[in-house]
Amino acid sequence: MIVILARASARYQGRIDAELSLGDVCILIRDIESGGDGSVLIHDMQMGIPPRNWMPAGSSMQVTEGGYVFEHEKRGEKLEVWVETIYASQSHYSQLTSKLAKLGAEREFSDRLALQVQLLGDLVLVAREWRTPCGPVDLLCQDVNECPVAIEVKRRAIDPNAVWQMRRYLHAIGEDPAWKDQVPRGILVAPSLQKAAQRLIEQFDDLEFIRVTFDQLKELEVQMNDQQELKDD
Amino acid sequence: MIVILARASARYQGRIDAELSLGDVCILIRDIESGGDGSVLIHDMQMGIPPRNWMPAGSSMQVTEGGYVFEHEKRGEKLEVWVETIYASQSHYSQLTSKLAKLGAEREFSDRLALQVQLLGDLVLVAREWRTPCGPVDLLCQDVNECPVAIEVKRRAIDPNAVWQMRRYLHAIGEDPAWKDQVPRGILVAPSLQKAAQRLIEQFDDLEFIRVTFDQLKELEVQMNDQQELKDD
DNA sequence: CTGCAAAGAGGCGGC
DNA sequence: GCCGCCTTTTTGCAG
Repeated sequence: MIVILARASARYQGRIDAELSLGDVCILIRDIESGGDGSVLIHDMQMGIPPRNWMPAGSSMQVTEGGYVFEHEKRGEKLEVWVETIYASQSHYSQLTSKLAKLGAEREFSDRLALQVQLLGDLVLVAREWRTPCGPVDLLCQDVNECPVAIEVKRRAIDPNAVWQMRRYLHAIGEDPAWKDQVPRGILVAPSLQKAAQRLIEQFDDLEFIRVTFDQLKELEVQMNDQQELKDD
Repeated sequence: MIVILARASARYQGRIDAELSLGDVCILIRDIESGGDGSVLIHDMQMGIPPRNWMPAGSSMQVTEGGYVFEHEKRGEKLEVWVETIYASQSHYSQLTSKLAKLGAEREFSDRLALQVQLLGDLVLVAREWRTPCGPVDLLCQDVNECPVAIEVKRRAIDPNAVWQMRRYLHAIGEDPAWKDQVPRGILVAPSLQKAAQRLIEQFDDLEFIRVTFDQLKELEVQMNDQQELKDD
């Protein structure tokens, strides 16, 4: 990887046209020669999580008199960089890529809830990621009347889109011969609920929102483990 | 800004828990002392547009024996970095932040189309961002029969979601007393169309897809300017 | 300030 | 490869 601290300007042409005016930036070049994938990032030195400009993996690099040109012909993208002043420059051949382990993303949220659907009522888990023609339902359950209950889990607030999505799921389940004559209903599970989504849910009596935070789930797992230990004794 | 090329590992705790195993990374520290906003980025040296870990603006920095600890108490986030080997390190006080000008994002796509709705048929523009109870319609037009035509513009491919969204718009317009007895229809405009979305559109005879690329719009603007010049002569 | 949708979104998994 | 969906999304813009 080559790192350059510089006063520079840039122009990107590809999916849009963008012009970056002269300023202090940090340019990261993941050139193939130094073990990189050919991607490029231009970060502002002062602020901003996302890069101001970038190029995808597989870009070619060309050094010009005034700076650099990066191109990705297959994707029709090009990034020109004009360097006015170089403050510092370093490069290093990278040999070890780290691995990132995440806990608490939506997948785990859903995993934990799958183990504890009884939290949401008298339910039994039937399937995870149950495929309908209009997309997969996170959790499909059955209630005491053996009616299907679709559960959509979100790590963030439920928005109106999620509610409409649920309606399509319910419609698809209603059409499915596997659930003939069983009236489906839906439960939206999340730490919070957008107001517009709440109004929407209230309009349908087969929909329900249940507030569950990740901390609550973690808490419950501890309790379950405790109970298990009591049993074991 | 401080830039460090190093072999390091990290742990983030906040919105999730994340562990970054030992590897070659580029650490960007936008410390206040050197003109930064207090944000931190850890980029892999080999690959990946998004950073592996990061901290938002306003984080505090503490140098420890083995590395760094960044904290954002108000947001309850913390990033610990353990540095095993430093390959290179640089810092620079940033004084000039660049400005980024973008052309061709969805807003501009819609802007240009608003000037040329006749492209899509015998239409007259009535309103932009017309508010319905279920969200704003990009462009609302009238056809020769004075019937409302909702236009949804996407810079990327139309997906089934966009089609369902359009159906909700049409329903809302149909309910609106302002358009009493006028039957609405919808046009989805984009450079391309997903297959599932296409099947969906074919099921409704009040929906239509029109392919328009950004290049076509740019082209058309040039032509319009030419015609204007001819008139001026 | 809050809510909401776009982003040059990227990235991952499923089919 | 297309498609669907999550992201520590971030960011910008409206009400």
